[in-house]
Amino acid sequence: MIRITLPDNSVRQYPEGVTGLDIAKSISEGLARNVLSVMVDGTVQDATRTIEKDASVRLLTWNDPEGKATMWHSSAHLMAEAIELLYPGAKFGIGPDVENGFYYDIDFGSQTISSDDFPKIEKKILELAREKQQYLRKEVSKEEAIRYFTRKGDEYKIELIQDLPDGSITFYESGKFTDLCRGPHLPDTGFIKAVKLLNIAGAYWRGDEKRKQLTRIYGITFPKQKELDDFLILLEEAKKRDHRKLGKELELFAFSQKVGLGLPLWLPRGAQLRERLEMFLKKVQKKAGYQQVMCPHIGNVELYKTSGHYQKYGESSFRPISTPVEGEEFFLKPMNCPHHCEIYKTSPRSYRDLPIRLAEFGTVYRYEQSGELHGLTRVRGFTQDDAHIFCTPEQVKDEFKGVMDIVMLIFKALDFKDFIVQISLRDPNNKEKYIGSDENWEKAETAIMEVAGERGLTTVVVPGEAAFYGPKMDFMVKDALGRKWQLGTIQVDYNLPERFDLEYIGADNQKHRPVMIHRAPFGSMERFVAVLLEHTAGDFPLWLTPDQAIVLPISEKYQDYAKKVLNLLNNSEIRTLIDDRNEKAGKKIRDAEMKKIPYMLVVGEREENEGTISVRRHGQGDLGPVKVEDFIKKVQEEISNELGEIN
RNA sequence: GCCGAUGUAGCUCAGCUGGUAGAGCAGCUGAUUUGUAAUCAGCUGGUCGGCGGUUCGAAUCCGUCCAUCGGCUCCA
Repeated sequence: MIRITLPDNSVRQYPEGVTGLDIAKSISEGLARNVLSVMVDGTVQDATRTIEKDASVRLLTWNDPEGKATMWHSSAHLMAEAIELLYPGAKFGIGPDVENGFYYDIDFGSQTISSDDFPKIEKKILELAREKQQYLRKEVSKEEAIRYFTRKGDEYKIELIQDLPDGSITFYESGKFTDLCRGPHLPDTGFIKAVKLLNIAGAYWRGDEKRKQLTRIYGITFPKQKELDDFLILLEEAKKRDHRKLGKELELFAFSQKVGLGLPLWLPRGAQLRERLEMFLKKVQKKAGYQQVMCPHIGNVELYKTSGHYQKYGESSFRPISTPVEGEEFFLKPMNCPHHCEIYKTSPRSYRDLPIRLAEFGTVYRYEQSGELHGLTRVRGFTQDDAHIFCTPEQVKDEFKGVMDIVMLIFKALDFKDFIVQISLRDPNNKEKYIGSDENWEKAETAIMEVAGERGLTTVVVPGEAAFYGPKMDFMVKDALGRKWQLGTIQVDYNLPERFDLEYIGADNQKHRPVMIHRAPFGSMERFVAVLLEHTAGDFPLWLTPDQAIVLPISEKYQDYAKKVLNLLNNSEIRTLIDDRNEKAGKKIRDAEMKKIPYMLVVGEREENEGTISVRRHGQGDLGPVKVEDFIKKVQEEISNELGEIN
């Protein structure tokens, strides 16, 4: 007998060779029907696989992320089986589970396939699912594995197998489909009750641009039809939050083919919003000891040759601009740092001057591949809320702390709660590919880790992800559809001070090399506004929103009073509009609600007589009449609450 | 850049298998003077993404280019 410890710490005795499914059955039949896979001593395995020794076991169902992963991974196999039956000769790449479902990369050969084929495939999948095909695990030798796929003519699988050590190869067989797979899988396909193929896309084999492009089909499955229905509703809701749609509806920004792709045009309301964000950050930065600077949008190519950006961006980006002078070339700036380095160099610096913090809302231009462009999140001309801190190696930690506090302040003022902090360190096994001394790297990396710890941030540490010039910390936020976008970034740089030969005189009267920290709390104004739009669904915080209130006179008779209210509010710096169209109140309210204006102020006979306004809050409804002065006070309070200490 | 899909009025969309365009909203004009999510009537508005081809005839079929969307690669 072996001892099985369950999550509630209870211990049960079972014979050797017991399966997860057996354990579930011994607890309850209902549980057994819902077990998708089991976690045995921290490793997920098939519910039907035997357990030979004492272990702690967790039974995984649809409510566990690992259970979902098992379901979706098995679904990928099932889809492959369906496709193999429908499209003989299709070859298969890889088919993993992902955050919301699964995909399979398939080479359809000369056959073409589009989303029109989805219903047919979905039907086949459900048909096979109902057969309750068991997923059978089989250990095979490398030779045997290669022989199988050679016979089948699937070169992708052969390539995968060749990279695997012998003795670790397993096959899973379900129905007529056999796949190279580590598992784990469902006991049988009967658990899959609802399926939806989501989209179809090209994907390079093994993510390599130079290799063949396979057809990737994304899908998702559920144990109940109802769950699929709910998921589809959720998708629809997410689409409504798309910043491209909201940006158009709220008249914030636009694109024009004539201006050029990836070059956003900020409309008046969007420009105002952006300006407000900039003012907010400038205020914060001023308090934190930053100095604003300004630089032109182009620079002599020599500047970028010195910085190394010409080598990086020169070929794949906007071409240099030539001038009437033979051999003279300018380059649209892809980065602000070289300019700031030159500003640093305008006078000799002492250690007493450091840190020097130069900030600029600097617009940069990068020629992104056309297919990468995406609304405001990926554009060809964008404005970074950039700053460069020049400091001594000893100051790196404090400066990092200061920047992190700014990022946190912003996230708080804008109510971003769900973000990921990634720390990118150098690859410890490959230290020579990084520039800068071992000692300084060590210092900076520990500083970053310590600061993150002191501020109580949960972080993801990724060794080997650092840039060659220094370690960094990035802040990522998800958009409405769960896609991750990097916003703020803080990067230590040992490279540019070297290239620009930056120095300061230390207390020892010797020349020293300063460390440079690049930082952009928003990342870029464009991307930040995009993510903010999706985050708030267009219901911006009151301090930020373009129009804070709108006065709605019941009829033309009350226009004079309405205008009086309008002036009072605007004079109190509450951004207020008036709707003096010849429309009924219901219509005006509907329109204002759709424009997401926070406060609707209805005025008619009653209000005029009593010097009040009837306040309606967006999304909340009628709040009743208040005196105009009281409303002004209320709004001002609400704004200072939102901004907290910054105001 | 690559794979797939899409492109009709300012916006959202109809327009079946080819017979030179239609609705709702928005806009304009007028009537109405209105109390918490759409008052009524009339009118304006489109080289059906661009170019080429097939055809007596193309929004519709074919080719090509452009743009957009979903991915891949890449990145703030």
